[in-house]
Amino acid sequence: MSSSTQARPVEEGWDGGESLKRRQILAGASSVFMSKGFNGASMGEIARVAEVSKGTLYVYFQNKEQLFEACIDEKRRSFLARVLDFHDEAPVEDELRRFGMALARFVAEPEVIMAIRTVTGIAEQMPELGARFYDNGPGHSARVFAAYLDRKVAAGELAIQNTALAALQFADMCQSNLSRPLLFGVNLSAHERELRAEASVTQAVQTFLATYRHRGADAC
Amino acid sequence: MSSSTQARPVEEGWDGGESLKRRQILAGASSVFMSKGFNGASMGEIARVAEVSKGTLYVYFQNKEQLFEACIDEKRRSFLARVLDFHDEAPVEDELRRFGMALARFVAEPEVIMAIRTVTGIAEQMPELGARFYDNGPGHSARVFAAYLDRKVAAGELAIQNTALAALQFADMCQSNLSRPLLFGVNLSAHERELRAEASVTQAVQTFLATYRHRGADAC
Amino acid sequence: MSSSTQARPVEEGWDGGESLKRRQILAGASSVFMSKGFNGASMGEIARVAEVSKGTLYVYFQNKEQLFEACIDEKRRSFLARVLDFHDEAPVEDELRRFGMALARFVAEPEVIMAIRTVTGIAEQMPELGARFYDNGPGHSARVFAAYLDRKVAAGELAIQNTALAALQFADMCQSNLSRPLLFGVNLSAHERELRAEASVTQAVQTFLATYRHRGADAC
Amino acid sequence: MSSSTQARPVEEGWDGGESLKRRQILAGASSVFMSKGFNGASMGEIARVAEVSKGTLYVYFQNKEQLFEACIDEKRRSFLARVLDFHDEAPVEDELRRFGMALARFVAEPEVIMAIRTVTGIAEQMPELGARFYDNGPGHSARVFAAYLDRKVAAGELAIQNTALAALQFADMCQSNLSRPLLFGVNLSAHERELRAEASVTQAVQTFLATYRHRGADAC
DNA sequence: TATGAATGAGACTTCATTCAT
DNA sequence: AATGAATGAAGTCTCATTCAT
Repeated sequence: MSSSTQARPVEEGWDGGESLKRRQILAGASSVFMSKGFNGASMGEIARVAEVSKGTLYVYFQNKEQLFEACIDEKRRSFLARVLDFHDEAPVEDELRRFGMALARFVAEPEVIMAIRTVTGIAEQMPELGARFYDNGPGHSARVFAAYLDRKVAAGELAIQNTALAALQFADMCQSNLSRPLLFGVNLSAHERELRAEASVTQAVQTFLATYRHRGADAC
Repeated sequence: MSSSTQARPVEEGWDGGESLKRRQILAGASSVFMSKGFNGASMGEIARVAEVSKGTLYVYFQNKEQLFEACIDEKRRSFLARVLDFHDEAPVEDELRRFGMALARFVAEPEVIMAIRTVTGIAEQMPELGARFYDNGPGHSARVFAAYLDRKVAAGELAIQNTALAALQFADMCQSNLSRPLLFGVNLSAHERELRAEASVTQAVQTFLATYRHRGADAC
Repeated sequence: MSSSTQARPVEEGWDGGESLKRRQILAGASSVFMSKGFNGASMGEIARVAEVSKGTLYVYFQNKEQLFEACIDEKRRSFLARVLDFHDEAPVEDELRRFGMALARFVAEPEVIMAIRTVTGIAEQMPELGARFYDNGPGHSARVFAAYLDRKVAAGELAIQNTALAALQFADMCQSNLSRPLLFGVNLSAHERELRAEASVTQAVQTFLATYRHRGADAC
Repeated sequence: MSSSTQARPVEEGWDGGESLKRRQILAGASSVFMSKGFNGASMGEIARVAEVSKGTLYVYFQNKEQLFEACIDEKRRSFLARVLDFHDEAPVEDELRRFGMALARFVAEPEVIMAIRTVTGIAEQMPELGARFYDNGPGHSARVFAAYLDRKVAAGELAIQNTALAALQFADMCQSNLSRPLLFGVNLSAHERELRAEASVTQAVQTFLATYRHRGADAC
């Protein structure tokens, strides 16, 4: 309870995990949480995997939940930068396809599947964590993509009223035939995953452009 | 081997939960599993909620996993019959909208959200259960919807090459803006949920028809 | 508690197990107790093996301990009549050998080993039962054998001061190299068991006669 | 795999019970196992008697069986060193009597009786443990004694063909009138035990020498 | 007489957490 | 800062026993 007898990292806002030990712990904990889920993971196993003592875990994190939050935050951060750089100069169709394929492949990664399972799995117990994850993960992606669409609308290449919705639906068309079954544990081979990605994205692009391409009809 | 020693339900194939106690247990267990997840739920709490003794739980179900499976099966069954009766004589647009709205509202139900969380949450531990759930739930829905589309294609009202994919993508467009955030714990008011359903389905129908309505292309 | 509402067999002294059900139960219970020990046996398994309901067990026996006692009594009785008919007219050496071999083979029977294990295993909890079993089993055998020796002493064929002790020690020499290891779980093939019986008994007879045969020494 | 997470004793090969807690646990566990048998003993009672928490039990021993094994091993070790130092220079008769009395008194000790009961009681469940106990306990004693006899045979003091068998039978003659009834729970006063030991050993020595003393026969 | 549904105490074991060093 | 020994509450599951029918 007193702040003078405890180790520093817990008390201060040392978010920028400088310490080597902290890194070790986060790496080990992530690996265990991702493979066993929150409840299935035990602090003992995390300590073993991270190669620190159980006591040390509690020097850096107040309890299991906070350790979990820190892991998820880290995952989220690492997810962000990928996928999301749009090239405005490229043809829309190419860019849609590139984004769609990147997204489809991304959500099919075992690590991503596990992260989603883990977070949704305790969303009831820790809803703010889940909401934050959604907002900064899928939500953020959708907003960045929507902004790209906005620019294309402004450029007269697309005709979309609700770009936020269009972005979301395009993303869903690209990924759902992969993400959903994988989340439920359906076993898909790498080949099968690639096939599904290809088919979903191709059709999604076609559908998207059939709907939103400016003068999509007057091209005839 | 003999049927005379233990309680009947475990020994015989009493799947149709006739017994009152069995119903009680399933009701209590569903409630606890849905709110705490598989690992978070304890047999003790289930017994307390179901108002039976812990021992009785094991008279009716061999272990926690089998009790969980029974709960999920029940949920799944109740999910099936809804949503899925297509009226071939109605206009396609109306029918798409009806199906889309039913689906969107359905996946937004707290009970459904919780069931999905629970099942995906232990898909790593029990992948066959998850896969079965997917196949008989979302998978089944998609197949029934695809069959409807097939009939419409045959009737010359729609022009779709891959109806299975089209079905899936339509369904995803209808539900994802609801299902996904809700799964992650984002809090949406009833009003907000209805608004999103309306917007998603409306746009999904429009997109779908823009892409697949016969004469969509041959008007050129 | 009241005697009018309970079933008869428990209340009265119906020891002569007339009832078919009682026999069934004893047979099943013996088999389970012998293979699992007192604590390892469960009333549920006994009921299953005996093909009666668990409730019926408690109609015939007040509780697990009494059922066990009844089983042991039965075993004991069946053990008695074997082995123990001595033929006074036969040569002593032949008769010692016959008795010794019968005893050695008897104690090597799996059923006997198990009975001994079971009874000694709970002798701490139920010492009277164990003592009774000893007295009516090994004790009784030793007394009958000692009586035979008494007759031979009276007939002038043997010279023994303490026939009770001589009887006991002869019996021990015959059986210990079999009984003891088997009790501890040492695995002996049928062939090995027979070899040991043969060697032990042969040597025991020789030792016994070298010590106790009248004129054993004055033959010189 | 790493040694830093769990308590040391379980991970490392700390067989030599250095730790105080380990000693405490073994003492408590021995006492409970010896008085209740393996199945009758509960980890809760062991923890209470040992004055440690239940959790601590599992820090030092992986499970109940391993704790039991450790107790038995300890007992066995303590058994070995006693009784078994033979003085080749002493007269055979004196040495036989000394060994016989030591053995008889040893097997009459309550602790020894209980250890034997406990081990034979679960020999069905854990036969290797029982066999090991037999081999290192009674078996070892018999072998050491037989080696002594071998030396006496070599010295021309005894004439024995099968010293292993002779050793076993001598030991049995000394102890069986004590060990067997005590195992079954027959209650013998200290005085009675001493009387039996005296009588059994005296007679055993006499019998042994009558049979095996060199010149026993050639005196004729 | 015979049953089988129901119970609740208690079994073994795990694990998040604390604390002295 | 780091450890590891120690804890006790809580987990799943078993089982002897009771009771209404």
